[in-house]
Amino acid sequence: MFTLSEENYLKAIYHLESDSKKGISTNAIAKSLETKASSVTDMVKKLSEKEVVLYKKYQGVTLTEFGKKTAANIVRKHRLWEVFLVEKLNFSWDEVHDVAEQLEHIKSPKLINQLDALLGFPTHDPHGDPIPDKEGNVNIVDKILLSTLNKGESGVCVGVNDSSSEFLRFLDKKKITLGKIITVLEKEDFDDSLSIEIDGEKLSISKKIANNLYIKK
Amino acid sequence: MFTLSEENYLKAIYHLESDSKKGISTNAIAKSLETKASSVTDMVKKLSEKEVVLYKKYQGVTLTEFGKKTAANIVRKHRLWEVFLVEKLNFSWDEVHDVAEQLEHIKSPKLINQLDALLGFPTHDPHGDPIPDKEGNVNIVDKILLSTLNKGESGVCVGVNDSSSEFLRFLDKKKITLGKIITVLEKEDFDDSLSIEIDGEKLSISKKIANNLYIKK
DNA sequence: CAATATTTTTAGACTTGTCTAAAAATTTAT
DNA sequence: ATAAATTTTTAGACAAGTCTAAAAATATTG
Repeated sequence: MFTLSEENYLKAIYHLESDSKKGISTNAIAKSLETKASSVTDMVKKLSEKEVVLYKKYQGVTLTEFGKKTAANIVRKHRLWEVFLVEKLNFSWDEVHDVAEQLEHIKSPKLINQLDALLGFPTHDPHGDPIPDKEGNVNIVDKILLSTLNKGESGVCVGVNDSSSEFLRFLDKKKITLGKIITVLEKEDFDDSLSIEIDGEKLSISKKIANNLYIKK
Repeated sequence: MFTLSEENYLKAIYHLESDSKKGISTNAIAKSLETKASSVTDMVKKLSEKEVVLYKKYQGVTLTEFGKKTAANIVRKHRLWEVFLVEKLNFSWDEVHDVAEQLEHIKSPKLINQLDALLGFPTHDPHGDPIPDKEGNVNIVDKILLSTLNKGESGVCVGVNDSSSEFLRFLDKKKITLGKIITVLEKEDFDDSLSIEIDGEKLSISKKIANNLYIKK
């Protein structure tokens, strides 16, 4: 069994690994958990003894298979709870994160399996992120950033890169939600902004926005 | 805000107060939390500084109004989660306690209010215990122990005193559930056992069982 | 009411997870 | 390739919450 703190480290390493593939530096973990590198070193030694990470001094850490499964299970719980909050308790997608951060640590296999069933075995959370299955496998979809679409191309909005509540509320305001079809009408060279069509309406979107929206062609 | 540990102490004191009315001894708290009296003394000092209990050395503790409200809110969360587990996730009444012990510490007023609504504003948990309202008020019902009924009297089964899973599974086996009507046919003097009628069937029940079932006449 | 038993508190220690400051290793750059 | 900059680890300290053992207060009882 893992402590709250150990689970948070596992999750952080899991997310960092999915970005970078290499061994994860203590500094990177420290940044992501808003703690100090020295604290990370200590914790990583403990995780290494528990056989969830491989660790060699100065070489960064990697999750073991067991570690990956354990971390994926925490992510699974987090995302299932997010679906629950949105679908059953009328939370909006910018309100769910902090509560799910708490709920993900609840220990009860039956709870999470029944929750999964209650929700109809969802495959994605409210931000479009995939929900790992019981074995920790994730279905990776070939989504791309809106900013990589060429003029004239279109696709379905399937996820967000930034899931801060600021960004999510901005999307709400602009009526940009998952599942909507977006067509690139124009790409401006001088500021990389986009002119897009959504819901039959024309909308101008900054580079920053386009870099944080995932599209499936 | 209160730590996990502080919340558990508050809850323990709350339950002990509802039994005994007097100042609660550190020993009683220690027993209920399976810890040592010396640990309780330390924690009680902390709780006293946070103004949730009144504490004078060697005199035991009492909850302040603020402490009562805080504790009642934890109990409210515990019992609402129990209802959720039974009503929405197909848990049986003997499986909910340990999970609810974890869920009761989740901090999100919106979560608990929405959960309350999802469940249709229940007034009692699966064991018949009343759910405190948002202000911490509890509707106390004039329930009595089955063992205090006289021969020939009957009433509705409205709660359990012992909510250990052993006892609850025993009741399941005997098909004794909340809401059923129980009539006392006979009281045996030599062992205080009862002969009761339930569902039109005759059943013999030991003193211990009769002392752990609540009835409303 | 004094002696004994019980309860409660204090004192000091231990664990977990964190921190700062300094030392060690690695990386970068000239 | 060696010096400088950066990253990582070590060492020692601290807070929260717990424990054991001993001291102090309260309660019991003859």
